[in-house]
Amino acid sequence: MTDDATLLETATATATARRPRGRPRKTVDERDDGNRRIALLGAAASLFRRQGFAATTTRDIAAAAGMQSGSPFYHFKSKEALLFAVMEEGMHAALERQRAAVQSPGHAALPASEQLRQLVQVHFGVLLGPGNDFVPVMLYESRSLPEQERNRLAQLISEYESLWMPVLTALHSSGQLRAPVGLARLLILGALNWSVQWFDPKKGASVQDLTDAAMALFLN
Amino acid sequence: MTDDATLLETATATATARRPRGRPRKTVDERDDGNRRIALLGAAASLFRRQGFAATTTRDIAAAAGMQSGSPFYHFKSKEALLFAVMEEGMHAALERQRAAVQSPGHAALPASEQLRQLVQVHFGVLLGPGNDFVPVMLYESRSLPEQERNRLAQLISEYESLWMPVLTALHSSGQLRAPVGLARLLILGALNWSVQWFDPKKGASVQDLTDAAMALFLN
DNA sequence: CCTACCGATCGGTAGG
DNA sequence: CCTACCGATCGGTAGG
Repeated sequence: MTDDATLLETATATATARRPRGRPRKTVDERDDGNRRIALLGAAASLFRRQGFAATTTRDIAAAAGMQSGSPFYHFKSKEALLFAVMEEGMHAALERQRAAVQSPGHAALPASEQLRQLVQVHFGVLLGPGNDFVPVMLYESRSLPEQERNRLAQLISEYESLWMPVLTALHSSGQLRAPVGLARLLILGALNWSVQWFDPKKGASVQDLTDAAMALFLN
Repeated sequence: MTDDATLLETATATATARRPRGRPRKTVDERDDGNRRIALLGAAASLFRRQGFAATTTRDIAAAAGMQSGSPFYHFKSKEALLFAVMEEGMHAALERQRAAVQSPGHAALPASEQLRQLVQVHFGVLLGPGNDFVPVMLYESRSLPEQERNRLAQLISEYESLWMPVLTALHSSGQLRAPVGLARLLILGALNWSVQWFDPKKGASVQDLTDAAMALFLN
């Protein structure tokens, strides 16, 4: 969404310079622009998740968004830019949701085990909720991202992981978590992330069940 | 390797019929054939793992095996057949290693927690050992496999998982594993499988360290 | 296993 | 955002 932000700002600036007379047409343009752009992001996220980045055609994405084959390149300068936007959008949403949980009133007063439960539950929600294709794409397609853009994402990922560390450290100190904190974080997030491969909302377990099972598995 | 076995038997039969006089040239032919085929499998596994199936070219694979662009199709009838052979080879190797551990003398007498430790350690070895690209490919590229062949693999996978179930059930009964056995298996294998994404043999931890951390994390 | 090649598809662009 | 299109690449094959 950084490229995005830039594009939007540029568009706004240009339109603003022209605003002087008449109904501000730019408002309509921007809104449509946003819709089409968002439709492309959603279509890309869904297809990248189901088929993978390399196996998905920009024509597939265009068709899923109701456009002609060349039109995605009006909104994104390349297929890779689309991938990056999907991933950044996913990480921003995940960070926002996780921060909202951490900052909710009374959260800090909760025992560490309950704080972990919240992190786990929100994480499952971000991965497995309906229409949440963005984060799975970012987890499983980062190989397809050029190094420079992967580095830009790395910072968001590291912010996300840093939300877990104080909680895991507290649990380790109290003896509820026996594994070394660093490896525990990698193993725990792995167990959660892998659920993307097997979770089926139509089958037995719910996100709540998964959360309970994970807590029972990880904590003494 | 099923297609394979068929091919090899056919070649042997043909060559045997021609054996009557002179140095048995077929021996050389067969050896070369096997070598080239194995070279292709290894190159494919390595490239599929690093770049993904769809992003890897049959020309890449041919070059890595020292061949010309059309030559892989002398050994495999399609790119997908190559992928399937890589995955089946990986699963066979994993099953073989895991069974060898389970059937080793004295194993049945071990406490369930030690049996789990063995499963975990062998699993990490299969995933992270030098040159072990076959199983990671099978874990992360099964999306790219046609349904029919994915079903053929499903049986091997289910055999592999069935090695874990009695051990997990025993641990659950004794209270050392608190999560429901079915979800525990999925979460545990997920934690291990995800190590493919972050493990770096040149960095701190060894497979032994990972095994210890996993055991401390999962068991009371 | 190589040489030479084909048909299809793909990411991306110009110009409107 | 569409139309029309280009150059490159890709999986696969024939024929030796």
